[in-house]
Amino acid sequence: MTTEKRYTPIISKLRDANLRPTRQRIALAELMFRGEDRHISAEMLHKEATTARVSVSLATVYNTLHQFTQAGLLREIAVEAGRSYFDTNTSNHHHFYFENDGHLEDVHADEVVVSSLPTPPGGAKISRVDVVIRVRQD
Amino acid sequence: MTTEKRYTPIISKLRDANLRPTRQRIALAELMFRGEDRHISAEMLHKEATTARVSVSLATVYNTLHQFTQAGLLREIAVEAGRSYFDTNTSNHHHFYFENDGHLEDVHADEVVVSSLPTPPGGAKISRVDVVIRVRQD
DNA sequence: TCAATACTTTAGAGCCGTTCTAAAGAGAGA
DNA sequence: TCTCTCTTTAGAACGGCTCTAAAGTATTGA
Repeated sequence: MTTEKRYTPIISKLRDANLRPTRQRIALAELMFRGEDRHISAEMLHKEATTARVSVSLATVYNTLHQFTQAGLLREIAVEAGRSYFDTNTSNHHHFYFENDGHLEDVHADEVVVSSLPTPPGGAKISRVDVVIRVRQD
Repeated sequence: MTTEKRYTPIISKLRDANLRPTRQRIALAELMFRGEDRHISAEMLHKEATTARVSVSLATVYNTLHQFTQAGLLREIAVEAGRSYFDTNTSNHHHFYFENDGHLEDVHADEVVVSSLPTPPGGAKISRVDVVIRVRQD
């Protein structure tokens, strides 16, 4: 069996982020970044990996999510205390938060117009503006 | 010793919320609602009570914070995963979130102009719009 | 006023998401 | 290939929060 190196987009992504393209990181990235943008928790991703017969420890799932976040491949969202979600959509956008069941849906940036912002105190610089539209279903 | 009933504003607040004005709830309310508006965690409040020689269990602090939130006396804020803050300012307003040390500061509602919002899907009703301006100090 | 009732508090156990540890495993460069 | 460094892992540990069930306290109505 030859050791064939594949240069898929995912491996390039990892290399660009200075992350060794290990079996685990490649598999998790493939699970997360195929198809639609999503909001995923560590546990969800771990279960998905298990279902897909990818053996990864929960610690590695956490490590990977944080490394990806730091590298700008994911964005962490905190709406509920006690559980973090990671958004595969890292472009400028906002969220609906459904109070009934706690799920999130994207809102395109141009659907929310924030036309005026205050100057941060103490010379602080704005790094991001998050708009969460909390909605109730019934 | 006569059993003297006091009708302070705090006791009225509690009665209006259908919460019996117990020693613990009165003391916690007094601690929270005196002075400036604040962003307080359960542990902070528990420590404050202890310092003020008010004996309250941590469970009661949690119960009280949630009951007050449900009654509209507090607003719960989740910016960091893993720890909840409760805001004594329940009027319409937003927040600066300082990424360096994780603290919050109020932004008056009229300093942020959200001039356009999308319609929630599935006939959901907007219950609140939270704007978090994430800033970095250096 | 007093008993009966319903609500509240509490210590401590327990839960759950997340992080830590330290030892084994695997990728990369020479 | 060897070596160095980075990565993964199981399992323990942690922190914030909630649950339990028993004791305590406010309220009601007679």
